[in-house]
Amino acid sequence: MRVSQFFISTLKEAPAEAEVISHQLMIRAGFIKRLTSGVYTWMPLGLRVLRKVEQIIRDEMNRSGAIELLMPAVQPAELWQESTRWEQYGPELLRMTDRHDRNFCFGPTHEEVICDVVRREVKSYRQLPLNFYQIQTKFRDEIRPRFGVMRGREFTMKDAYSFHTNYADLEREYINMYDTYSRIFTRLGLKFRAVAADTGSIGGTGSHEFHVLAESGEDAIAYCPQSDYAANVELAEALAPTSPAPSAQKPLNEQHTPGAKTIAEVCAVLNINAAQTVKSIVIEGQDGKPVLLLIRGDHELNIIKAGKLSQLKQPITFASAAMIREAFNADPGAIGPVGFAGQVIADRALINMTDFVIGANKNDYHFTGANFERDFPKPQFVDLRNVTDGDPSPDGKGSLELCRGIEVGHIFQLRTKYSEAMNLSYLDEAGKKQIIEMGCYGIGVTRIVAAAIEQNHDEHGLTIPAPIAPFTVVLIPIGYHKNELVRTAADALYQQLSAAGIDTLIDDRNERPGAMFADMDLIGVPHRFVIGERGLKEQRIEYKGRRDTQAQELPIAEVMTFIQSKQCAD
RNA sequence: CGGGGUGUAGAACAGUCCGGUAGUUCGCUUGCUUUGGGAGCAAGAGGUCCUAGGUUCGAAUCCUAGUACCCCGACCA
Repeated sequence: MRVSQFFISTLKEAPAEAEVISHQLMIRAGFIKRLTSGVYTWMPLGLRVLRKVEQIIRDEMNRSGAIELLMPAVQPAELWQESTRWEQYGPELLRMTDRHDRNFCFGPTHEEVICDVVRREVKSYRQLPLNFYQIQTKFRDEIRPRFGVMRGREFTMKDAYSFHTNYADLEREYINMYDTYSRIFTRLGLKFRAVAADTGSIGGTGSHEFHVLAESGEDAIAYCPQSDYAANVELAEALAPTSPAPSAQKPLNEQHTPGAKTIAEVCAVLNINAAQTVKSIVIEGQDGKPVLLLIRGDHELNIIKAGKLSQLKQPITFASAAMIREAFNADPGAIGPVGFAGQVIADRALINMTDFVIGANKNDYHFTGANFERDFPKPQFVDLRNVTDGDPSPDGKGSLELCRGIEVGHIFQLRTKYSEAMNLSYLDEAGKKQIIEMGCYGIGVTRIVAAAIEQNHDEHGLTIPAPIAPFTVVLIPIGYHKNELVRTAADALYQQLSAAGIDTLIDDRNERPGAMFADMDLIGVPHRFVIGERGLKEQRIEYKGRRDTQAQELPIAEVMTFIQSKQCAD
């Protein structure tokens, strides 16, 4: 491609709208343009990257045995009513009506449609198993779209749905997809980790997420370097302490803690460590009465885990200040279990705590030396907290470390959740009607582009892996429009590289060298050749890899073999 | 959805408090010079100051309503 015949529109300054680095760079590099909140145009340069990501995904999906199809973006309400999700899905579902006032939605996902396809087509066990996939535009009306295409409302997703006669076969395909996803992210050149995950609202039994590792990731991941254990912190189990509780030493003592409401403030006033305190969190119970959750002061409540307690109202709702006031006769920041008549549930890290600090149910006062049984009834102990760095691994093989990731893939064993609701059945060998087992497998295609940049950038711009860079090689001729020697050599090399099937860009603009270097660094072309009169006179050409710190000179005759060896290394 | 903020040239922003000729930097156009890390000089083009209504001799500026976008908030006990 010649830059003069393409469209490159870069910005020197970071736009005001972008908060995270990948969003800023995507706009500066001219990859995307915002149309409205959470909705972006993919400009020619960005589209090249998106298409390369798509092609790798398509390639590996085909290789895995999955079959591509394309379902409609606009879907009739009837299907969603059948699966009961028309009511359940909430405001994230973009709904619309046609001229006859019939209800439709713009698909946020395609379980309903694929189920409709399969139930019309599949009659016999002989037709199974099947795995259908598509790469298609979704719309989810997010509460707050942000970070550019990282959390957009309209986005591209690869979604696959598999159908089986039995659970064992679903498990086989699940592993097949797990391996396929691992191959995809490896080919994309990204550092990633597969982690055990919560199944969330989609339901089902087994589930893994695939995360691109990046400091700025929205998800926390716990993994064990000594084993292959890895899980989303939402799910990672915090084991109960094994050491026995020391016996109580101190008496219950009311301390004046004026103005101290947070754990940090209480610790400062009493000059103690947060691990010696217990925080009291009030949640609305199933019966509408407040339920008190106790968590060690330096730990965090895990909402997902709390959501699994049958005593609590769903979804988890924090009690209002008024409700707290009524139940504890004190305000948030000074409340505790002593004298509280309602239900108390404690995180099991508290099992071996004694002589801890807790709110005294009296504004500006806390108890020190609090103890179970002696001062208030021993509560039920359950796993309620997020694991922290250094916690023992749930598989007993070492201790956990934490890192952050961006979720780019998620695979589920749906089992029969949708096939029952949508009446997906087949006839078995005996001619008997059976329910189909189902799995689903998603990849956020547009999000991958943002995640790849989040993971691979420097002060000059993108350093994304070559397989997904907008171009593989760029030629920068110095004085293309002035110097016959340079132009001839650059054009010849461009022809040669293009003929060899290498995705080559030649910067034939009448720009100053600095501007060309800056643009090509920004858009992240991994291999760069600079063609100048100086070098040509010695039959030499300059090469610099995007991540290299130094350029190198090589004989012009060796360029082709050189770049081919580089490509093999990608 | 609650709270906060911002809408002024293609981009980033000043001007708004205290009403009186529409500004700066970058980008864009033309010319000359320049050409190995986002050039210099000169001349230019480019505006529904978000929209509607109001106050006023006069509104980017004040008032009312609307609208769009951005940020924060579901870990506070």
